[in-house]
Amino acid sequence: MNKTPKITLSDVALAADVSPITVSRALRNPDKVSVEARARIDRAIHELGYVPNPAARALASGRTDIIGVIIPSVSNNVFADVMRGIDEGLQGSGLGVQLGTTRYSPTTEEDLIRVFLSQRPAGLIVAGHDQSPVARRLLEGADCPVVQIMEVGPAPIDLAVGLSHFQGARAGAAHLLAQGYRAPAFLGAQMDPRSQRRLAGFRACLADAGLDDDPVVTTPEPSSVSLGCRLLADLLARWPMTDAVLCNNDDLALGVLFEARRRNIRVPVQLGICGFNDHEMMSAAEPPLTSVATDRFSMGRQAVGLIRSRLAGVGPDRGSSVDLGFRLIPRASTARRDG
Amino acid sequence: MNKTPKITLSDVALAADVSPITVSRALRNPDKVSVEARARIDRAIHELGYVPNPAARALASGRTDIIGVIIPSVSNNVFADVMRGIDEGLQGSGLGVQLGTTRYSPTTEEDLIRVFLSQRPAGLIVAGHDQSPVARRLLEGADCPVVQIMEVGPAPIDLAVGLSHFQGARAGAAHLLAQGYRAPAFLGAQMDPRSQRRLAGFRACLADAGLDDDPVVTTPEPSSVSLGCRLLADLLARWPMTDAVLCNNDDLALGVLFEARRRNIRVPVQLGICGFNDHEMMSAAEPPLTSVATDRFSMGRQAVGLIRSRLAGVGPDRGSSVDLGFRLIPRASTARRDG
DNA sequence: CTGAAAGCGCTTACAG
DNA sequence: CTGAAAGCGCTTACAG
Repeated sequence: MNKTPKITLSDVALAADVSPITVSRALRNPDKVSVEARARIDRAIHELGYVPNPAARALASGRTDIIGVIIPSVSNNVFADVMRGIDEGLQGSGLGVQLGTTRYSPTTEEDLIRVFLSQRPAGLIVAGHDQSPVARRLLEGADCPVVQIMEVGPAPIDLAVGLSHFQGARAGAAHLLAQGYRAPAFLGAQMDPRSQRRLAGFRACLADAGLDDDPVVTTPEPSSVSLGCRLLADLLARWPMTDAVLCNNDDLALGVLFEARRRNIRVPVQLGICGFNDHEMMSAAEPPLTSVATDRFSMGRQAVGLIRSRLAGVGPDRGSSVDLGFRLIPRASTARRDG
Repeated sequence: MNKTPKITLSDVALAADVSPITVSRALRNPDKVSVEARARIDRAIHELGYVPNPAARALASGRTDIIGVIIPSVSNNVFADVMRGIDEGLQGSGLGVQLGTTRYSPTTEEDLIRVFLSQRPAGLIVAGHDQSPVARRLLEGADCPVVQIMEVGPAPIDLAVGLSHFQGARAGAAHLLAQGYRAPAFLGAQMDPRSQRRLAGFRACLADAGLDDDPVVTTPEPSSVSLGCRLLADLLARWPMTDAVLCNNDDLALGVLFEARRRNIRVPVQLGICGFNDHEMMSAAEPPLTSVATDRFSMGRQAVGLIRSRLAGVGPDRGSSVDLGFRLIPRASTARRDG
């Protein structure tokens, strides 16, 4: 708790024998300063160990170099990958990340948006398309790029990058039917809007196939592998004829695999398993687990990319959205022999 | 990209018929303002929709409400839990989090520390005790609380909360020997300083037991379940007599379990498996996997707690550290029948 | 309990 | 290519 040299831009200007404005310019638009001046300034900065004061910069310019990221939860695996993509996308930009978690509460989200906006961020990344009307209005009025991630929707606030969870789940369900399973069920945890749309996709597929049973077990609890075990137990208690499960996510699918083994249910013959997201572990499992692959890393990186493009003045237009799609990765867990 | 009402503290003062200083005070020390004035101010704030400008506050006070968190990587499971703890600890504090990742590079860490420090953070949380001399000097000179997390060490820069990875791994290895395994090996990925100390703990245990073989397979690669599969394959190719593995972390342990099953190696009879951290999935696996439990959530929460105490002036002394310890959780994966 | 003065360290136009 | 002036919106002492 001691020394703070407190070297300011004026100190640098003095040492470099130029005015403060020129130092400021050398820092932000180096090519608008003569090479000689720049050399002296650079040397002074180095010798004095000058570091700009971001608060002063922000106050004067009405702009910070911070991107605000608002997600429901940091413990969700999916967001870890997204954060990695964001981090990657930020490399070399001089931008930083401030993180806020809504805990799935709309009012907390509104508060966070208000606080973040008050800091005049360089950009904002928010999860999903289900903001409250108040939150949406705040974001519409934001004077910085706003990117909605995770999914694509009909009316992005500004920019969006994600995928259709409805279509992804529908493809997963269709795969189960194509493999010869006749009584697929849906297992879901943490039923946020994306999960709801996955469930809707599952149901749409079953309806198309003329199946009118609705074997669905969901819980608002956070997802986990153990929960996958329990949900399978619940499911089998209520729908003993189930021969396949489409899981809301990969944790659940792994839990289902373990629970099946514990009960001597043979995968994929007696039970087919399909996850969602295609986490790295899915291919390593024994048997390897089928999943609907999503590209969370790209989602984060492209979200930052959109913001950087906008800041650089090279588009993209308001209303643009990037659909990253999904890929069904069939593996042994749904390779039914008698399909 | 439009409207910005730009309500300032002066606008509020005008509306509430007090001076700006009084509004400022009402915001930070409400009890130092008369109830009447406070009521008028609160109403004005509400009606005008005033939100303080953090940059102006920071510039004037030389202090922000941001805690800087510097970790090696966001994709590491372990840090997700820590972040959740940090997030939890922040509730109701009015503090925010800015995140920086070093990617295991000492110079990147130095740069991040410099940048974060320039923002005059309310506190700083950094991972580990192995900062470069430059980084250490910067942190020692910081005029805010600094907490080193993940492990406890001999000489904390300021505050520390973590555990001894050496002792944790030693306990894991001792457990394997106690269960009757005679040829335990060590599998490690992402060999950062904590992992190195785990390996040292493993070796110390084997040396104590008079075993002088050194069956160790490590890689600098990031950890993953698939990597666990590959490392087991490497290990068995080089030390076919191995009858147990202590894994650097739980991902690896899960990979080992899958690979063992693929090779028809029976767990725990032919191969004992022990992980590190005790991720939730360990208890759900089939068979359930033994692990050395660490409390990452508390680590994050307590790190924030230490900072908040210090800020509140009830502070823990410089040099304090909190050892959260570890617990060996024995499960079926090391329950050798013929032990 | 309340306020007048000064200043935090930058950047924004505007000239030249 | 360079600079003088003004100001961003708060808070810090210091009085009273």
